[in-house]
Amino acid sequence: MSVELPANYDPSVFERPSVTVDVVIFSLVEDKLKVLLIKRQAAPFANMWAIPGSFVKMNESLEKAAVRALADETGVTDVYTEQLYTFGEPNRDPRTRVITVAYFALVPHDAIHHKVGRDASETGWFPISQLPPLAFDHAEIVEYAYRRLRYKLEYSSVGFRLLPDVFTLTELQTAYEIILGEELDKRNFRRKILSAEILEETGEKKKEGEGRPAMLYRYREDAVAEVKTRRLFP
Amino acid sequence: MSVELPANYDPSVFERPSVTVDVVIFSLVEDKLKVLLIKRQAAPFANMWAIPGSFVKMNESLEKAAVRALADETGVTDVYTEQLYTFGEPNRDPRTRVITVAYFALVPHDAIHHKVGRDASETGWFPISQLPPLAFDHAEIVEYAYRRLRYKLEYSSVGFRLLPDVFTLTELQTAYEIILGEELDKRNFRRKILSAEILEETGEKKKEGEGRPAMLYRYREDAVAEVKTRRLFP
DNA sequence: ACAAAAGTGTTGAGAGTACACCCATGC
DNA sequence: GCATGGGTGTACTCTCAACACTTTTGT
Repeated sequence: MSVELPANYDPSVFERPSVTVDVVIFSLVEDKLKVLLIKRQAAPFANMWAIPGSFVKMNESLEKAAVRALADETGVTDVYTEQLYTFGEPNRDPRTRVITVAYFALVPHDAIHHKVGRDASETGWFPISQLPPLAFDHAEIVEYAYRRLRYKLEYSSVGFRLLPDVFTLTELQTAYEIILGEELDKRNFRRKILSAEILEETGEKKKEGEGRPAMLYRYREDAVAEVKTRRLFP
Repeated sequence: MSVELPANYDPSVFERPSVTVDVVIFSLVEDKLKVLLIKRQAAPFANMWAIPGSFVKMNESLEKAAVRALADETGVTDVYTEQLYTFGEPNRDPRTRVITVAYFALVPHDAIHHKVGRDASETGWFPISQLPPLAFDHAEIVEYAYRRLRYKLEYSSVGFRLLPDVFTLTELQTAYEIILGEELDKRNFRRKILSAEILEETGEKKKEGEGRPAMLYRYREDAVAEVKTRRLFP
């Protein structure tokens, strides 16, 4: 214990909590917004469902830890991730003090391949509206992530990140409708999304399916991420 | 070290980082938006300025730790605080791994009384546009906080939190102008802020000053915090 | 009466919303 | 030729932005 330094400047005199990252992984599966959960095997909360997570290694950034936890469960790298909030109530983990930095991730369903060797009964995709009881404070974390997702959808363009690289406008609109939980007008949706200039035509058309083939679009990587919205002031 | 539990379920097998909270404290002083800084005395970064912070105690929530750090420096409790972001790059503190949960706080200047016994040369209010070099990654944290503050001002009603309990509409408008860095139209500002129904008249008028006395307003505690903005969808 | 700040309405432009029909393809 | 989903334009409403003069008080 240092005597030269004032106590509140010296990390070594303070007890240290454990730090984890937990990731709320969203995907669109079977026309529903679903969340990836893992069945816990060990106590506490053995046999309960939880969101994937990991302890933060000493030489690893939080972002990297989150991406690692995500890749471990889905096999997917190069995914949209965003830090959500840090949950640190003293007794959220009954074993010891554990502070968790929560992230949320949007994964296109076609990119997922679950880890080989993991028992399928251990992981599952659950509709956001029909979640089982969750371990720790994970219900609160998922709730928070879902709110943030809906919110972001309204003023930015993250919706694409749930779709394959190329997609039709109808597929995109359906994704928005599923997440926002309301129907959108087809003409207005198209005008708005196209005038935001965040998409480009691929020139290809979708072959499969009935009816007239649809134009395929792709996200413009050079597009500005945040779509400007109406501001309260000025 | 446990053998029964899989390693990634057992906190005890992982090295633990130190966790701090750091608070970006904003106030309006002399018609400028200023940030409270503290001069570090100990290494590392001795004699450099830093934002106030504290280690998180084992039985204390993050929010409580932030409020405590804030009260220690300003003597103010009952202040608007909000969790900002968690910074955790492995080498942000040269001594050891320190993860910091950053908060920002809005303090009415008239409520501040600096801690007795603290040397005045140790703390100072700095205009956001003229900050000295800061310790650690604190410049990044302040930058992030400032962006968030401007952003929040545009779609919510946090502006009041920088003013005394009662204030005139001109004072409120001036606060918005200082933070946003642009002039606002008086009539439009008043119409907008009044139609948001977040203020109530006190019935009193401001006596001091030249010219016609202004009505005094107060924030309506029952007002909804978020003012609805135009949404991208639908 | 004059200086100083408070307070108050209207108009034009742009964005949002509601709404219905023709088009391309596969079977 | 018909079933299926894709693609398109217009009129109304509402919100935002720009703009100048009258009112109340102190000296």
